[in-house]
Amino acid sequence: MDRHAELEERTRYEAAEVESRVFAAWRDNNVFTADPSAPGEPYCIALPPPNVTGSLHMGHALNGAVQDLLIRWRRMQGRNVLWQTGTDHAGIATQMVVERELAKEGKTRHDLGREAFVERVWKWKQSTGSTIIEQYKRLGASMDYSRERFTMDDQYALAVQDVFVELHRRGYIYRDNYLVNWSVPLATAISDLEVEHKDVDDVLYEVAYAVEGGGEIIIATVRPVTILADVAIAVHPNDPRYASLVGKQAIVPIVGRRVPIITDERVEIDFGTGALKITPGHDPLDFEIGKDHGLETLSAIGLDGKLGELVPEWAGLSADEGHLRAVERLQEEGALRQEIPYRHSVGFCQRSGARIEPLVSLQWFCRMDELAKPAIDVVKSREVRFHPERMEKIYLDWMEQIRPWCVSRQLWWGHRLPVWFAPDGSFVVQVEQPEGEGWEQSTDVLDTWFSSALWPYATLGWPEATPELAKWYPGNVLVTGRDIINLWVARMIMTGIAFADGLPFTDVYINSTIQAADGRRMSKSLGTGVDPLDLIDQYGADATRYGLIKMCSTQDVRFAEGMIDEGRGLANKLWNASRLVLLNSDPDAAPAPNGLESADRWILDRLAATIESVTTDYEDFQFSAATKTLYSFIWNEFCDWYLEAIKARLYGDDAGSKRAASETALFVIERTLGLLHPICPFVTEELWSFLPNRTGLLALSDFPTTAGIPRDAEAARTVGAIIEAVTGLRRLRQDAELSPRAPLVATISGDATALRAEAALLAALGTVELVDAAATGPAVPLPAGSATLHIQGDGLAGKLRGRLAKRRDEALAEVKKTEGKLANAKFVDRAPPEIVAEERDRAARFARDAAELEAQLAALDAG
RNA sequence: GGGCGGUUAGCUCAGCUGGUUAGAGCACCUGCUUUACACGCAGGGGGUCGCCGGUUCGAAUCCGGCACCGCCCACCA
Repeated sequence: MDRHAELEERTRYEAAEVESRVFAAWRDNNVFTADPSAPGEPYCIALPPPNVTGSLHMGHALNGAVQDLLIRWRRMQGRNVLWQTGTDHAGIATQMVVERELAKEGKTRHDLGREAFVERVWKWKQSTGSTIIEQYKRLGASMDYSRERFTMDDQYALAVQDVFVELHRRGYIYRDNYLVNWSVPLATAISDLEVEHKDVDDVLYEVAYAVEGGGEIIIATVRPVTILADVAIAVHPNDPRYASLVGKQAIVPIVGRRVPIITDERVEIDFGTGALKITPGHDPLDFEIGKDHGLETLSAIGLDGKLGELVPEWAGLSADEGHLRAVERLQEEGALRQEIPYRHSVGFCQRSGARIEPLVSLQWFCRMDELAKPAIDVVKSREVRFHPERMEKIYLDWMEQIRPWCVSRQLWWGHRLPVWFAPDGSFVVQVEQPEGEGWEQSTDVLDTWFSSALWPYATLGWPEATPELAKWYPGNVLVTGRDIINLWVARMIMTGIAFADGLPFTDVYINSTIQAADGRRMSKSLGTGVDPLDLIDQYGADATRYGLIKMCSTQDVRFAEGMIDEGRGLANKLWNASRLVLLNSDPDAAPAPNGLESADRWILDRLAATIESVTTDYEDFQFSAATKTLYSFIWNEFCDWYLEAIKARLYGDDAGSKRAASETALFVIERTLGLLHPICPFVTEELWSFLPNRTGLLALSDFPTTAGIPRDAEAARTVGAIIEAVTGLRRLRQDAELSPRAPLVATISGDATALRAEAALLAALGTVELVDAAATGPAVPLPAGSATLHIQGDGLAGKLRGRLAKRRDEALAEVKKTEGKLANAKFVDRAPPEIVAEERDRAARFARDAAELEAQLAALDAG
C-alpha cells in the first residue's frame, strides 16, 4: 500500500502500533548513541540511577520525560549529547529484597554466609536489575542504552575505593566510637539523612534520684530503660533550684550507681524539671556532654536491640520489655513521681520503618565541612543554579551546618571499605591487599549514597582520563526530586569539585512530586499508586509525557489523568490535521513559508511567535508553559482557524491559492513537529515520515528557529478582526436559533477596509456575504469599535431581542465602570498617561457598541 | 521548635515584575452525521481569586496577621 493510501486509512493516531516501530527506527539509526569524537558542543545529563530493585513509577516517568525533553531538544539544536544511564546497587533496599526471597525458602542470609549471599544478590541483579531501564524505553527515553552503568561495576567500584582512600589521605575520613543512628532490624548504622522524624505519643516519666547526704533530684525521661546506663545528672549552671546539689552524688534508681551532679549550659532550664539525666550511650546530647565532662559511656541496650548485663537478670530482654520492667521497678522503689502524656518527634529508619536506637559503635566518618565550603560557594555565586530557585535554600541550610557523615554500614551488599586489618588490630587504608600474611578486609560496606556521589564522573570512566570524561564532564543539567537534594545532589557537587575537578552540572531542575488524586502520597503500599506503564498502554507514551509535563510546574501536584487524556487528544488532533493537509496537497507541494494570503501570513506570524515562546520556555525550564503554548497554537490557531480558513482553497480550483495554502500548512506542520518533538517524540516522528522532501529522522533534524519566517503585524490584525467577526456571527446564529451554517447577508458600518479586503475569508469562515446597502439589521460589534456588521434578514432582530438587550447591558456596565474610573481625579492624575488613555479608549469603544445595540432595540420597538 | 510552599470555576491547574470583561482542560447545558479528527465542530452557563487588615488612583498579583493543607530541617530529655 502506498503511503498516501495508508494515511487515508489511518483516521486516528494509534499510539501502540506506532511506538514500537518508531523506537526501533531510532535504535537502528543509533540516534541515542553518544560519540565523544563527534562534533558539536557537548551536552550531558546523568540519569539519577534508579535502584536495581525499582520499577518505573510516576516519579521516574516524570523525571524521565523532563530529561528526555531536554536531551531531544539539545540534540536537535546540534549539541553532542549524552544521556548517561544506569542503576544503583541500593545497598539496603536490594539486600532486603533478596533476604525476603530467601525467607520464602525458609532461610536467612546467615544460613548462606556472606560470600554465597552476595553471589545470590549478584544473580538476582543480573536477572532483573535492568527491568526499569527497559521500562524507560516504553516512555521513549533517548538515553544511551549502550553505556548503561551500575554502581558496582568493576571500574566504578575502583573509583569508589579511590575516593575513599583519597578522602582518608586528606584527613577527612576517620574511625571513631560514636553515637550513631542504629537500625536494629537491619543491624547497621545509618546516616542522619536516612532517619525520618515523626511525631509520636509517648509518656514523660518524672523520676526521683536520691541525693547522698539527703534530698532528691527529679529528672524527666521518655525512656526509663536507659536509666540503667546513667552516668551523671546535669543542671544548668544558673539554675538556683539545684545550686545546692551541684557537686553531690545522686543514686541512680534500679542499679544504685553513684553519679555526680554536674552543670552544663546545654541543659534547658525550662524543660521538664530542669534536671537532665546523662546517658551518653543512648542520647546524642548526653553523648556530647559526657565527652566534654570526661564521663564513662555505658550501654543499657546492645547492637542486637537487647538489654545487656547492667541488670544481669534482665539481660537478653528486648528494649520494649526492658521499658516495662524499668517502669515497674521504679514504681516499686517509689521513684516514679509522674507520668505525663507527651507528644514529640522520634527518628525512624527510612528503610525498615523501625524506631532508631541511638547507640555507640565503632564506625567510619567523613568530615564534611571543608568539602562543603566550595560547594556552598558555587551555589551562592550561581555557578550552580536551582530551578525553582527557592530549592537552593534546602541545600544551603543543610550545607552550612553540615556534620560528619557516617559512611560505614554493617551490611553485606555494597562496596567493602578499602581498609585492611592486621592480626594485631592495626589497619591500613588502601585499595590493594597489603603484602604479607593475615590481612583481613573490613567487613563494613559503604553507604550507598557514597558511591552515588560519584555518579556523574565515575560513569564516564574516572579516574581514567577517558575521551568520555574529557567530552562530557563537567555536565550540564541534573533533573531530580527535592527529597534527595542533600542526600545526593549536595554530595555530587562536593565530590565533583574535590575529585573530578569541575561541577557535575550547572543547573539543577527539581521536578514536582506527584501526589495521588486524593492528595495522599502515591505509593504501592497505600494502593494509591498509578502505574505509568498502564497509562502508556491506555493513552500512549506521548500523551503520558505531555500530561506529566503539563501537570508539573514548580510545586507539588495531584495526579490529574485528564491532562494525560488531553495529551492523547492533542496527538490525535495533530495527526488528523496533518492528514488533512497531506491528503489534499499537490504531490509536488513542499513545505515553504508561502505567505500569499492574509491567512497564510497570519499563521506564519503565529508560528514565529510560538517558536520564540516555546524556545524561551525550554531554556527557562518552564516546561508546563511550553505545553500550553503548543496546545493552543496547534489546536486553536492552526486547526480551528487556519485549517478552516484554507479548506476551501485546498479543495478549490485556484492552483496558486491552493499551492500557497498547502506549502504554508506543510511548513507550519514541519516546524510544529520539531517544536513538539521533545515532548511528544513518537507521533511527531511518525508524521515526519509522511512529509514531502524530508530527510532522515526528525529526532536528528534541526530544532526550529524563526529564521526565514516573516512576521506580519498587519496580517495579525486583519485576521484578528475576521476571527472576532466570525465568532460574533456564530453567536448571533445561535441566539437567533438559526442553523450553524445558515447563509447570512451583511453590511458593514464604520471602518470596513480590512473586512472588505478579506471578504472571501470572512465568507469562507462565517458563511456570510457582504453587500453594499444601508446598515439596518442586528449588530455584531467588531473589535476596537472600528466597525460593526449588520445582518440582513426579516424577523431576525425580533428573535434576538433578549440577547441584544443582554449584550447592550454588558457593554453599558463596562462603560459605567470605566467612566467611574475616569471620573476619579486621583486616577487621572496619578496613573500613567498611557493607562488613562487606554481607559478613555475603552469607554468610547463600549459606549459605541452599546449605542449600536441600543439603536437596534429602538428600531425594533419602533417597528 | 524553625523554614518553605499551597489555598483561583464542580475537579485538576495557568495567571511573570500590580492596570483590557480573571483563563485552560475535564465535567455540565444547547445545537451540529460540515467529505482531517465524534479522541470532533460551534455556542453557552459557572468564580465577591481561603479569611481579616494594610499599601496604592488601582490588588488574584505587593506587605502584615489568621485559618486550614502539604513538605523539608531540627540532639528540649
